[in-house]
Amino acid sequence: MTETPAQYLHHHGLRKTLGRELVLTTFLDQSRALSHGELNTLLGDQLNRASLYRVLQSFEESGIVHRVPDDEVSVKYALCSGACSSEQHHDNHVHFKCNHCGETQCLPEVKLPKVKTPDSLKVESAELLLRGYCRHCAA
Amino acid sequence: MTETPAQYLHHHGLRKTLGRELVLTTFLDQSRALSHGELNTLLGDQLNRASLYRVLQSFEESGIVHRVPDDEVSVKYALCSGACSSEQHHDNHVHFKCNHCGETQCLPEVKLPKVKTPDSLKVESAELLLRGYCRHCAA
DNA sequence: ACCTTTATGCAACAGTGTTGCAAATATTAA
DNA sequence: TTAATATTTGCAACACTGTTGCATAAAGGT
Repeated sequence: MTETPAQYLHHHGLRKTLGRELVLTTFLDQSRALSHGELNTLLGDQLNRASLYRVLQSFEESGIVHRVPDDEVSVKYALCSGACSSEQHHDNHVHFKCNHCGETQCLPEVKLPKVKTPDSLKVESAELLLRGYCRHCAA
Repeated sequence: MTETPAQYLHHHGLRKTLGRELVLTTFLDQSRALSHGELNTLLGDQLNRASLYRVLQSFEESGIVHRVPDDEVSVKYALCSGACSSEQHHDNHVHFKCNHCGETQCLPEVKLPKVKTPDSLKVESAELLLRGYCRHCAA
């Protein structure tokens, strides 16, 4: 990302605010998918809990982040990569979640092959969630 | 399933109880993935809310259901198919969730191709979540 | 029928997600 | 720069989700 966070927000039609810059830089720092709870812990009292929900909502609506379905209590969010919001809006995401440390990372380099599905379904997007052990936690 | 719900429970090492039979038959009736909230609504006061959590926990531990990651508030659960708990325990699930009605169904007939992933990750299972419109809601 | 083990209901609680409103901040226009 | 407008924030209250301890009830084995 060659832009500053403020520019990045502006290019997505969002006002530059303290909360949004905090959340955006946190995503860039962590480079992994984060839940509301994790962000809330990382940000401490720098940003109100309810405001954080609203920041995430605005990020999702403007295509800065996408939801990552999770099998734990709460959903996670990940920064959209370049491929995500450009050209042919890229709706196929591959994520990896470690069974040990619980961290989820995006795998933008992994290509998701088309699968054959029943004709009765109109499939519009796909999300592949891989599980196992990350480099750090491999048994 | 040729067995009765009671036999099915027994074969999975669980006692036959009213709550478990209710939940199991509800899954069979609905033949789709259900959240705790949905089950709780369907069962009304036939089963206590906390007990329902414990029934789902026992079902998951004994391989009767598996979790389906969801991007809404709560996780869903789906009955494991024959393929799931037999032979080479089948950990690759494909689900379809309708963007309109929100229902999630298992697609056991869809085969999930192996994807190439970074060597640093030990992938043990995969979950593919397709989204779009079901036969009923297709625009 | 008795005994042991396990499941249930109830109640209380912590965490998660939502909303209304007043105050603060960002943007636009003058 | 200032004023006017639109948006965002913090706060507080609330509903929903998930967990736990404990007494009671039910299941399975003897």
